[in-house]
Amino acid sequence: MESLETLNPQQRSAVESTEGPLLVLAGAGSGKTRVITVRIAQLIATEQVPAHNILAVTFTNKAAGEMRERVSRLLDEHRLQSAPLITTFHSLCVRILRRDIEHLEAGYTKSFTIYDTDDSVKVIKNCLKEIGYDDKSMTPRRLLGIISAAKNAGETAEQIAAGVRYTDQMRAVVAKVFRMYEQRLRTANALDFDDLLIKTVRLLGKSSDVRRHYNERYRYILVDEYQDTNSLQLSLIKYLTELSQNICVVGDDAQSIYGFRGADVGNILSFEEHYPSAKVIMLEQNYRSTQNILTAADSIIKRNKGRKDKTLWTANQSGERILYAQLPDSDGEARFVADEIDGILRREPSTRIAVLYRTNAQSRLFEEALRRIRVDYNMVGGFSFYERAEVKDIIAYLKLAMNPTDDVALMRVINTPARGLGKTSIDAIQGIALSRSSSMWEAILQATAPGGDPSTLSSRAVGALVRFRMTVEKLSSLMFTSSDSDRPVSNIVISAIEDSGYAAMLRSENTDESASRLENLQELVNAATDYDNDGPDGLRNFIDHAALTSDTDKFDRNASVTLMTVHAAKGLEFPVVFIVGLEDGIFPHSRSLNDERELEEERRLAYVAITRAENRLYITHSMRRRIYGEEIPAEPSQFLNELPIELIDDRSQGMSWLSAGGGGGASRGSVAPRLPERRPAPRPVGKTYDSPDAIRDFFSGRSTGSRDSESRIRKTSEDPDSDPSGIKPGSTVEHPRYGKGLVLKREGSGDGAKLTVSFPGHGHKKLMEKFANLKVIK
DNA sequence: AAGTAAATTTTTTTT
DNA sequence: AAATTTACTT
Repeated sequence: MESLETLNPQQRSAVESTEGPLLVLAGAGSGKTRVITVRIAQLIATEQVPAHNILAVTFTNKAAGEMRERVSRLLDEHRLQSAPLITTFHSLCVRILRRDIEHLEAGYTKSFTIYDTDDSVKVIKNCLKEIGYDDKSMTPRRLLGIISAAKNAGETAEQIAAGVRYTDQMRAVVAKVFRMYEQRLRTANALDFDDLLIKTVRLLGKSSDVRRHYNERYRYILVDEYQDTNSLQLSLIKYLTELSQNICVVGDDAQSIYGFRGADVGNILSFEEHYPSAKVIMLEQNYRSTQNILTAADSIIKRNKGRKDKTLWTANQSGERILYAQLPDSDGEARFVADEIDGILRREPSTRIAVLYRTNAQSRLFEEALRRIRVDYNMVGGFSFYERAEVKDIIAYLKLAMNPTDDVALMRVINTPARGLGKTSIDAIQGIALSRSSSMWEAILQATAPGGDPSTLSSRAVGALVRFRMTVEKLSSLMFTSSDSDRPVSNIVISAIEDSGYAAMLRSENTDESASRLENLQELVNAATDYDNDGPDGLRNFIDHAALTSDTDKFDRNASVTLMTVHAAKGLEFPVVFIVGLEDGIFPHSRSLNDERELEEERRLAYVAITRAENRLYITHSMRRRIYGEEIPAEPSQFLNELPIELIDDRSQGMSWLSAGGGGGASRGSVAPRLPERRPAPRPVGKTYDSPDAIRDFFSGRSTGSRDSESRIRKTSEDPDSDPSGIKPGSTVEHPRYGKGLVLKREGSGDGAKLTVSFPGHGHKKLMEKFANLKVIK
């Protein structure tokens, strides 16, 4: 394969050592992803391994997607009958459990629901309410953290209760809620994020048949970011590789930043104990960063004690020094960063720049500063699309129709839109459910059964419940009557939006807010169209996707400015990087100041941040910061002390911590006054398309004739001209958010009509005509 | 039961 | 400062 020649000897050896266990210790920027992808391609193209026998596991959908793309590019000319499975740990587990969970334990079925953290918190809140425990020091969130840690460690409620970490009373509460929580998930046929791994490992441990099946299926397994695996993920891998032992793990102990989630660096450090015949390859040449950036990163990480000694080196030039600025307050910091970005983009408009911060809460100031000077940015993380209330509401309807015992989903939508089912009625239903130890849905069935006992519910409430029940049952029957094959996922989603009365509720509100919510639901329908051709599992897959996909995954690699947390930046690289908020209590975070192990993790985090930079690195901090709406003085981060002073170029206005006492020797760079002139219009981000007119020219030039004949043929049922809106291919329309666009394609008719529209600056969008709120221009 | 006003809490990082 | 939760009114 030609790409082999471009690899260095170590990389090449990592690609070619295809049989047996292999540990690749890959330093930052050493071509790790390249090695994994070429290795997969090599297995398929050269070693003739059938693609479906290969499994590559990552932690994020972002990483999996990127890997998938790069592998398919490498294998471009090969016609493959199957594809390698490249996926995340959690998706892999869902896949295994959807097939075999019924072999594990009674109670759980294939149609189980996934509870995200939010859902879990609600369950815990409910448990606390039921036992009447109200203590501000034990929030549902914290309790979930404790339970989650216990579950991951394989501890039972009794073991937790015996632990010495809490007071006697608290121990009893933790144990009790733990048991209740697990029980409720079971009655709801629901699995939380931890369960996905736990149950899968337990299933593999219990059934040798299931184990054999996956061992035979996946004969070559690769794991990315191995330093972030926890003990369950290790067990999973060990089970899956029992037979072949063809396991290749890639990682860097210096980049282990998920200890708080149970990741155990020990897994990578002791790989050779788990796989005694393992071959070890070190990738130590960095191709990404300048020598100065690498030196800075090294000077931080070398303060850590527990680490494997690696010497990362580069043939790159020393490059510029590290740009440093101390600002008087956090607004000033944001303004400084925005102005620097503006300057860089004026000189070189296509530069990719990242602003990295420790916590999501820091993002707002940078967003505002960039917006003020009209620089477009792309923010990763923060509020996820799938976390919006309206999106979660509709997903809850779908989940409920799929699995009516899902109490969390039921609670979410039972009175949304309002049906007159308030606290009293809901309490009554919960009471019935509790007394029969059933789900709330079964309680509703009981309460609405004809001739059922006249329970605690008012007749008005019973009426509302009957209507609610019919709504859900109708949706259910839409999903499960697979008799007519044409039941696309998007139509079911539309049905959930319409038949629940949700759309009517939003339309009648008639505010900017409700309009934007409708637009978000339109986006949800758009997202669902991706699953329309997935067959009978389409809806299931769509719902799973919504549960397992965070916004961290929608990183636009072409955007010029990206805002994100350091965690989200792992695995990415940028010519210019700003690391902001280098203050004590922020970075390193206050919660890790008293614990040496956690402080070392913060240091690794700083290492990850620095090594994202290719050519230019900025480090900033401010002397005052608002926290909870209160201005408090901020101290410079201890990590600043750990940077080599001679590599720092101090750009602070006036005195800085560095020039005062931190360094003394650092020289001052000149501070050029900023130009007041501003860019007139925002720079478009991502794909840019031509004007509507240019697209129209292109479009009409190619297909005017066929369009005419097509519209003549379809005269009877689906004639676009007969549609009251008159929107057809070639029409120009106006969308509230995307502006003017050209209609390229129209599919379906009536309520299901889908339009493909090209909006300059926004690319092609698939819209449901019904929701899109389009104005026809010509 | 639903809407409004007041009180309380929030920020670590994420699948 | 903002968002969520609770308390209070109609």
